[in-house]
Amino acid sequence: MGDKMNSSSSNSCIDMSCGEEDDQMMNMTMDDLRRGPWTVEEDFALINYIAHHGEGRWNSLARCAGLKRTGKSCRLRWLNYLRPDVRRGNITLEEQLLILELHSRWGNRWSKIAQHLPGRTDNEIKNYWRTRVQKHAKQMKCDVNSKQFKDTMRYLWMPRLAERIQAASTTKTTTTRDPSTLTTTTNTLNQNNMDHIGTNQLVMPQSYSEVGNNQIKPSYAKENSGTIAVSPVSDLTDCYHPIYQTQNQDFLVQNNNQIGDDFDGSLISPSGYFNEEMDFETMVEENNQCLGSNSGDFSDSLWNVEDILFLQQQFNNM
DNA sequence: AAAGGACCCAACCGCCGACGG
DNA sequence: TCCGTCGGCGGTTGGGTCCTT
Repeated sequence: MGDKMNSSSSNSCIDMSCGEEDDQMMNMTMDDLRRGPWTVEEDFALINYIAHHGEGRWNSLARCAGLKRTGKSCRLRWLNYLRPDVRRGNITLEEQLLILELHSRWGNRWSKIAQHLPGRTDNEIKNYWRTRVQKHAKQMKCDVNSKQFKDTMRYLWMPRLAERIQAASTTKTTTTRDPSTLTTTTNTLNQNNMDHIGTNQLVMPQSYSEVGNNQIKPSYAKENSGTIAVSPVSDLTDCYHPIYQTQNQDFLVQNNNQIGDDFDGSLISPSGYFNEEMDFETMVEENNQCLGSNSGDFSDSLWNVEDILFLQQQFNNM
């Protein structure tokens, strides 16, 4: 997208004086306004105008740029699509986990969530939530805001995502990197994390849980002794593998007194929920049925030092 | 190969708060 | 204080693409 703004574009740059353009646009009625998909020419005009004059004042910007669009439309097009730092492509595992984590804290505050995923727009995150997450709530025949679904997300999917991230990290470390060339930084950072959390804890959540003033301690992070199996294929859309069932169950039992400290009341007390409304195995079974046929298309991005630092940076900014 | 359904995402809509006159 | 404008946000939708049968 950035190469649209190269110097060769200057010939077609719409850079006439705003006053002159205002005169032309002043009599424009609502009927004259274009709607629907943006054309290349419109994109070009918007990019060029912003490159020369900057953002803001979207209504006058639309007029001055010669665009027969509302200011809102221009703003949306720029923020969600044309901005050079917009990041496109699949939502990574780390981003998925962040979205789930942040959504559990803030709900549908998409713009707020998007602030912590650089390059991702609120629209993109919202779409991700609706197409990927809400779909599963629908399949589970429960409301996305229900306790059942939130618990499933929190005690099944999020740990599995974290596991998968860790598994990917391990895979990357052992298969894509020559151990002899691993930097001291890598080892030191991971070792620091592991020292803090013991050998059984997930590296990723801990890596951002103690950063900054606004500490985030993901409640799904295993904090007591025990073993968390690393699932090579766990994510939101995978079938829950029975081998991990008892381990997650242990996780629930062991962490019963610690879960929910950092979340709103709607998410607390898994034991109460599972005992009173549905036992964990039943929920897992239903989850299996619901998710079994889906194949994930998430990218297999790997969890590495850069990712850890990235997340640390994000949570520093919170 | 074609039809129908499911999925995805860009774009629009309506509402609300901030701000200035 | 009221009113109009603007920007921002979350919810919704239309249509293109992909997948399944």
